[in-house]
Amino acid sequence: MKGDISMPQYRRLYEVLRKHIVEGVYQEGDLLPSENELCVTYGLTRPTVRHALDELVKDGFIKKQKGKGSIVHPLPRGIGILSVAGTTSALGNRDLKTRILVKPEIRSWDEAFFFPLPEHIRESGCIYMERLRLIDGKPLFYDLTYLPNINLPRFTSRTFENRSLFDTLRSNYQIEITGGEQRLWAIKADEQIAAFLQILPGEPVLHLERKIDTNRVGFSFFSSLYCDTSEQALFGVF
Amino acid sequence: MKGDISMPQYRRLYEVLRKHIVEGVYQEGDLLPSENELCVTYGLTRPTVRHALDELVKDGFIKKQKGKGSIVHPLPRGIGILSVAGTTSALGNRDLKTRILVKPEIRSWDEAFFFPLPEHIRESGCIYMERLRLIDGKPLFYDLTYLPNINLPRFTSRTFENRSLFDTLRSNYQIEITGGEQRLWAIKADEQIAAFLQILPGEPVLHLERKIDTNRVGFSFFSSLYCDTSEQALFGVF
DNA sequence: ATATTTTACTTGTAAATACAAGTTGTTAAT
DNA sequence: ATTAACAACTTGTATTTACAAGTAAAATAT
Repeated sequence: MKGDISMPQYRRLYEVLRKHIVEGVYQEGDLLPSENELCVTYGLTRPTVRHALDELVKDGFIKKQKGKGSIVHPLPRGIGILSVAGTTSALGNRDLKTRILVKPEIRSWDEAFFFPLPEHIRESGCIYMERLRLIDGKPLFYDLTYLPNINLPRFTSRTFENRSLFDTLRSNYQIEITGGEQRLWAIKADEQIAAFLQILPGEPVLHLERKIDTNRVGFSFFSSLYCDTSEQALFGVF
Repeated sequence: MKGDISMPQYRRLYEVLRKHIVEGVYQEGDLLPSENELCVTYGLTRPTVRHALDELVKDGFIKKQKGKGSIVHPLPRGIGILSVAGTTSALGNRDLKTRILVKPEIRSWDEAFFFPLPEHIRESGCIYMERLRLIDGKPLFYDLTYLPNINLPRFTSRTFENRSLFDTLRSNYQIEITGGEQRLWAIKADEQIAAFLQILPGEPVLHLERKIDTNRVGFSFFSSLYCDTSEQALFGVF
């Protein structure tokens, strides 16, 4: 999967270095090999190597300093859902489980949907599912997902129990997440949210509305997410 | 300031295009001139132009599509404090005021400070200030700022009333913000926070803790920020 | 011994070039 | 009229080369 032949070289180097960082081959504060060393080691040119390093900076794994080198960043104490890299990666060794509350089903889009929709997306309907994500046994995310019902054969019959949606999209439909946008608020948990997150109604929770873009042009999907931040902060770089 | 001779060329092009976008020269959904056209217009080569466009993508102003072009992104309906570009820029025509609650003063760092500090930073003390930021007259941010007391002459005697801290650092100390990291939670407003934000105690507010990095090596500063999201969402791209 | 200069290394910026791959409108064939 | 092939665009990836600017350690002069 990761060593895909079709993957660009800068992407492959990114994956290798990232793996080394999260596995501790390079530790916090260490310098990565210099760009020229990486060129020799991996048989690439400097722009290509720099492209890979830029991605690592963007995702918060390293920080660069002119004249010195690429410094490995401390792994975040929090959940990196604010960046693409996030969700499953920044959790490291922690134990992430997914429980399906509402299995994927086809319905029509809410007419007051939280992001504007093109007409052809609206017409073809929506694949809806609800999931609860637990970390170390504690429910942290209550996630409502909305996907355009376009060219996703057999999707509603798939199982997502303890599987990443992103992985399913990548393995089965060759859909990669390329970016997105998000809005967020602090709100009071209502009865339902509180029940799922095992907190008291009225407790503050984080509400995220996200539009998630993919490599398939015109194919974006959406997520409305409630997060209990009483024990785990959300983390991001900018 | 913006046309600084020392500014890299890709950065200058970034500023120009960004200005054109926020001023409406290019409207939402429009295509920017193609990379080759920009090369000719501004006398640059494609890698340089692409560097500028990459920055615009990173800050959420455009989105690129292979084979088509660079598409101007809708300006966010929210406050873009989650990215560097953010704070003052994404507000567009809205009216941002800053009220100083505690004027910059030198004190020692809290021993349980929310980010780890190097010893030499800790020793030299901390410049502390409290600000309230109002948008269209409504208080939205209550911001505690902590700067290392290192090489910032006359800082405590400056006025920040209705002035951006970032601008002050740039104009007077040649300090540019290069990035940073942040953690965020939803919490209940306590008495003090509620009073400043003009909401009820116990209402949910967003709490951000940010480390903000600069072009001056080893010089980072910090912000603990409480945000009333009842009327304005925070916005970000990823 | 200490301070200064030099040197070798690092990342940052920039140019010129080439081809791959996706999009779109035009042209040609059916 | 409809379809298919083509041509002319677009951005994406990658190489090669060069110099600027910051860092750090070694060499040198005081």
